[in-house]
Amino acid sequence: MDEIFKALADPSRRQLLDQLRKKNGRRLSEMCSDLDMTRQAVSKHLKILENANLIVTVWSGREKYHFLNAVPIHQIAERWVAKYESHQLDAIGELKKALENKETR
Amino acid sequence: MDEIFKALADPSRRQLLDQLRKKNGRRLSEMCSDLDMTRQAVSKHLKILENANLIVTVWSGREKYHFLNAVPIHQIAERWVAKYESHQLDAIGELKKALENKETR
DNA sequence: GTAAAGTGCAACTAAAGAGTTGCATATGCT
DNA sequence: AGCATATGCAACTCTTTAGTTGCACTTTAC
Repeated sequence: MDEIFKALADPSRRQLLDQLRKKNGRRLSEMCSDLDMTRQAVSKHLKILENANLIVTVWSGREKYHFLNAVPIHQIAERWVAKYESHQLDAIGELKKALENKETR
Repeated sequence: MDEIFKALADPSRRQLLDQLRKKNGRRLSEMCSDLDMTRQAVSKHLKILENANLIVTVWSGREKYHFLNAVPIHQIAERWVAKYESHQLDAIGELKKALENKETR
C-alpha cells in the first residue's frame, strides 16, 4: 500500500493518471506532450505507476500502450479511507475530554 | 491537495494518524512511544500533518494536544477518488481499441 | 538496407526529505 | 527559587527522488 501512496504523492504522476482517465491506452510519446519534462522523466514516472499497479502496459511492436488501473485507488478508498469515516472533528468536545483526562492523571 | 497526498505518502505519518484514530487528543510525548525515532522527528511529522490540515492542535499550558481531522481525507475520497470510480480495467478491450486506432492513424 | 521512430538503460546532478544532535524557551511542581 | 517536564528551533548528515544527458536497441517506413 505504501507504493501506491508514494506513487500518488507526485503531482506529475497524478496528472499522468488523469490523462489516461480521459483517454486510455496512450503511448509514452503521447503522454509527454502535456508534461514539461523530457521523455525519460515521464518514462520513469510511468514505471513507478506501473510498479504500484496503477497502470498496466501492453506492447505492440515498438509501441507500448498504457492503461489506467483504478483498482488500487478503490482499494485505498475502501480499506484505508473507510477507517476514517466515522471521525468527525469536534475539537472543543475532544479538548474538554483531554483536559478532564489531564486532571485525573 | 498536493500537501495532503504528500503528507499521506509517509508510513510514519499514516501511523500517527492511526494512533489518533484510536485515541484522539494526544500530546507529542505520548505519540513518540510507538515510533522508533526521536521526539524531534515525530514533531516534524506532526507539523507536516498539521500543515496539511490532517491534524488540529490545541495548547493547554505547556502541553499541546493533537486531534485528528479526517475532513481532508474525505475530500480526497469524494473529489479525487470519485473521478476514478467508473474506470474498470478491461485491458484486452482497451487494447483492441488502441490497436484499431493505430490502424487508422 | 538505411534512416527514422519509439522506447529503455545507466550515470550524473540538484533538490527534497527523514532523522539526528544540541540548545533554547516556557510551564509546572516542590 | 530551582529543577523537571513539554515542546520548539536550527544546523547538520544521509538518503531518496526528480530530472537531465547520452547511448543502445528494436521496430517500422521508404
